[in-house]
Amino acid sequence: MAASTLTEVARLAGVSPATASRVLNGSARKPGQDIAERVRQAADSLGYIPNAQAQGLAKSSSGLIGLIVHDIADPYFAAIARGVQEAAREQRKMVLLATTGGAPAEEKEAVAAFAARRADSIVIAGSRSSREEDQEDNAELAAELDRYCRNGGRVAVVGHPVVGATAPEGYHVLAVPNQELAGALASELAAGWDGDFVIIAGPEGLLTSDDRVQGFQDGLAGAGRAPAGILRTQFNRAGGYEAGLKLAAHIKGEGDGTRETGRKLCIFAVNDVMAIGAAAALRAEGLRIPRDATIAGFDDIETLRDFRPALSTVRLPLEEIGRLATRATAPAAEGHDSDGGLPQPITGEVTLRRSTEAA
Amino acid sequence: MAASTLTEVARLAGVSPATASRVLNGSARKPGQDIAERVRQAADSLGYIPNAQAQGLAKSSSGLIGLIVHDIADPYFAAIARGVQEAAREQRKMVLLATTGGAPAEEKEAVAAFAARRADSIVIAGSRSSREEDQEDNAELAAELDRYCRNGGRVAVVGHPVVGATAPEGYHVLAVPNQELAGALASELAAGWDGDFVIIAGPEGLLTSDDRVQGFQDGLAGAGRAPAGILRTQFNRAGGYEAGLKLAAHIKGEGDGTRETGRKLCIFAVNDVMAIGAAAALRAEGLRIPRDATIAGFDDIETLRDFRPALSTVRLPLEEIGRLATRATAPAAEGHDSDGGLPQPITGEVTLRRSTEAA
DNA sequence: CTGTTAGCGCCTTCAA
DNA sequence: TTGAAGGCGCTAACAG
Repeated sequence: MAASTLTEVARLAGVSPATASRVLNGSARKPGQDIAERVRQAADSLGYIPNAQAQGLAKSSSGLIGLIVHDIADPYFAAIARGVQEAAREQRKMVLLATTGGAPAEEKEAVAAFAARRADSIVIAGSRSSREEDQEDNAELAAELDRYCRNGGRVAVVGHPVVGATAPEGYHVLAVPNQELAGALASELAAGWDGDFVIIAGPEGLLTSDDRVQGFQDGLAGAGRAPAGILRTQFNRAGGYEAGLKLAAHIKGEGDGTRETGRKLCIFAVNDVMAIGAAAALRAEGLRIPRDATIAGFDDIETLRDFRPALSTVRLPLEEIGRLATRATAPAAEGHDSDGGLPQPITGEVTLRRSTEAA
Repeated sequence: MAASTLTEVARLAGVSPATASRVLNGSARKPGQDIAERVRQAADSLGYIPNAQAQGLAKSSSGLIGLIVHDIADPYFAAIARGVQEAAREQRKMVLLATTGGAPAEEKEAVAAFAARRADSIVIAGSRSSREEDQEDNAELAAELDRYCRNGGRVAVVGHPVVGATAPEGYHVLAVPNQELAGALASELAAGWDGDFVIIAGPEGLLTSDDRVQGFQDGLAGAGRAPAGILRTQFNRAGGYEAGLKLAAHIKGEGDGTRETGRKLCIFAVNDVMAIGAAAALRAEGLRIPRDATIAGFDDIETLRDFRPALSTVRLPLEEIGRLATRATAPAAEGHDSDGGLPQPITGEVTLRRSTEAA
């Protein structure tokens, strides 16, 4: 027993398929009250559900929004996804999800898959990579996006433009002031702390990480401080933990047995999840925050706000970012920044909490 | 410039569309090597991307898996979503996301939307509700699912069957032993604690919450203990916080000024997020865990594992649950539990940590 | 305002 | 093995 079709509904109502279509879906033309009612009843009694595939084929548009993230279980992406979902609902569209682990090659596949499904627009979240080894894949991704846009697709990228991408019609970049905010964080931190700084960063070439590192160093310089040392590791909790272990050894070593005389460190992890990992490592090594080291993160992940000591961080309106990126791809909103260069309204906020309270 | 079509590719390669189709997509028939190569080159040079909508229309199947959750930003659902995503990838399908806030009416809409898109299968996560006020919507949801299944759709529900649903062909329920595990948790807790217990529960009628409450009470009874008092609130962090505030007053009140002599409480929050909220409230009220009260949650949310004091909880293999639910809807896996009643492999594990260490 | 006529892009019998 | 023809379900131009 297959799902009933529009034709069946039309037949039952004694009208033409076209008329039935006009009644059941929003058409410019308004059929007569009486006939409309009959059609609706017929549809109802048959349990008619329009075939979106067929509609899409006919209208060449699908009502789909493609979302690309590294990992949907990462609270950073989950928050953005929520925003995307909300905006999608406003537009009466559904969201198609693709997770790529951040690999440009996978992202390219995802874009192609979205294009195949004729997604009306695509939102790409997750740090871009400028690493040598990703160059080729980035180029392919850029080409794929280009083609997609040329065929009328709309794209919004959170953060940085895809490396090597031109800016075709319908291609939007939602700028996130990572660098500025990291700088502001550094300034505020420097105001309350006169010791050394260390940065726990992601792999070199991860643009989001790089930006935050650069911004932080700039902020330090602006405050007349020496640049921070940099520990590169994975861009996740495990990386943070690993780095935290190293730092713990360092802190304890410098303390030379007498911890109180050891040189304390102010640690900046380029995202909250890494910061939490680092904090866990320090704790595991018997160090306490902020007594033996202070630490700050970035993102202000909601789930982590109950963590103690409360984590200093930079609040990013993740959900809003998802919403705005999605809205930027809505046909109606088009034109605001079609040149791809106008200022974006994304702002963050340095949020100092207990984890960086110098004793 | 519209995307190029199969016909264009065929023309360029000098073959018929049928042949091109056979080359470009997995068909039973194997075209000649030479001709195949020509077609592939043509497709390549045109940047041909098959139109999934058209394919779907023709084959009446879409390569789509619909996932329904309450809130994708909730780490519980995000973890399940990751599992679903993985399984979807194994099946070379994409996942369509719908968030409903847990309202059966919205869930029904989502199912209809998935059906319209001819999703091959639907995975429903998130607690069912048996509340009076949801009865009607539940019935409609059940009817919608029934129709979907009758049309060949496959469904997997995590936890409980949809209230009022019959068990049509293709309808699977992935049982989660909430009750048993809550009972086990209660037993273990009772072994190390001889004071009173309180449960912070979700709204009555939320089946997952109800199960955990019931199981916990059973466990207590099995240990010869009096039933725990129950505080009903929202099934999220805010609810946990609110309940925590009340409990704090209670604890401090009973202490009558001399906190040490106050009756301590062992709190069981029916999920981790609520437990964290409650813990935050207690802390805000100047109480310490496990000194002034002990607390346990449920789920073992990954992001919360670094929380201190470490939260006692019940580990649930969330990602695995998502995977299994999804696989249960795969045509190949069909038949394992088509009767909908065979035992399921989901198991959890009571995990006692610091938050319930009696002083 | 309604019905008729063509496709949207692809797959799948069927005949060659 | 290949090509020709029909149809998947719906919408969008036309006529009436």
